[in-house]
Amino acid sequence: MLGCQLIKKESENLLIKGIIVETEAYSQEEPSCHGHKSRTHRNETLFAEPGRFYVYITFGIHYCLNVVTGKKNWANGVLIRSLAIPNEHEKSAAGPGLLTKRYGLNRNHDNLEVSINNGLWISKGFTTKEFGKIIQTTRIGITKAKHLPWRWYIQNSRSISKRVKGDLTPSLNDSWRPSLRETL
DNA sequence: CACAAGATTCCG
DNA sequence: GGAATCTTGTGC
Repeated sequence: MLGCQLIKKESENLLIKGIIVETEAYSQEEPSCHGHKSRTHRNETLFAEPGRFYVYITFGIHYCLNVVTGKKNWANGVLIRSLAIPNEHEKSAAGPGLLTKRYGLNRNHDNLEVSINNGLWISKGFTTKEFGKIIQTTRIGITKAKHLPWRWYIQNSRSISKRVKGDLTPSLNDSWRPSLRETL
C-alpha cells in the first residue's frame, strides 16, 4: 500500500487525497494484534473478509484506520500510520490519529468496504521509487511482540507533500486490491 | 465491581 | 512526564 493514495470523496467537487507513507501489519498469532485473544464488538471487522476498513478508538480519543487483509475469520490488518498530502503542511496527516482526524473518519467508517462506491478507497498512482527507499523496522507504540519488524515507511516522506506538484488524478480503473494472505 | 492497559496526541 | 477518555481484560 505504500505509495498508493487514500482517497475520500467529501462532496461532488472535493476529494481528499493523501499518499500512504507509513504502515504497520498486525496478525492474530502475535499478542499486539487486537484479534489475538478475543473477538468483540470493537474488533469484529478484523475477522471479516479482506478489503474492508477497520476503524477503532484508541485511548478513548483518537481513531485509527486499518485495512483488513486476512482471510475471513482470521484477524489480519494493516494500520495506516501516516499520509503525505500534497500542498498541505507535512504534519497534517503524520500519525494514525491525525490522518483520521484530517479525513473525518470514525467508527461510522468501520466495516466499510474499500471501494469508490463507498466514497473511501485506495488508488495506485505512484511507485515508491519516485519518493525514496522503503525502510522496514519494528512497530511503534506497542509493548508486546516488539521484536517483529512489521513497520514500513518511505524514507524522507516528510518532504513528499512538497515534492509532489499539482493535483493527484488517480485512474478509477487502477484501484488497489487486497491480496489474500493464504498461509497461517 | 474496581481497576489497569492500550496500535495516540498535546502540553509543559 | 502526564493528562484526556473509551473499550476490554483481569482479579477479588
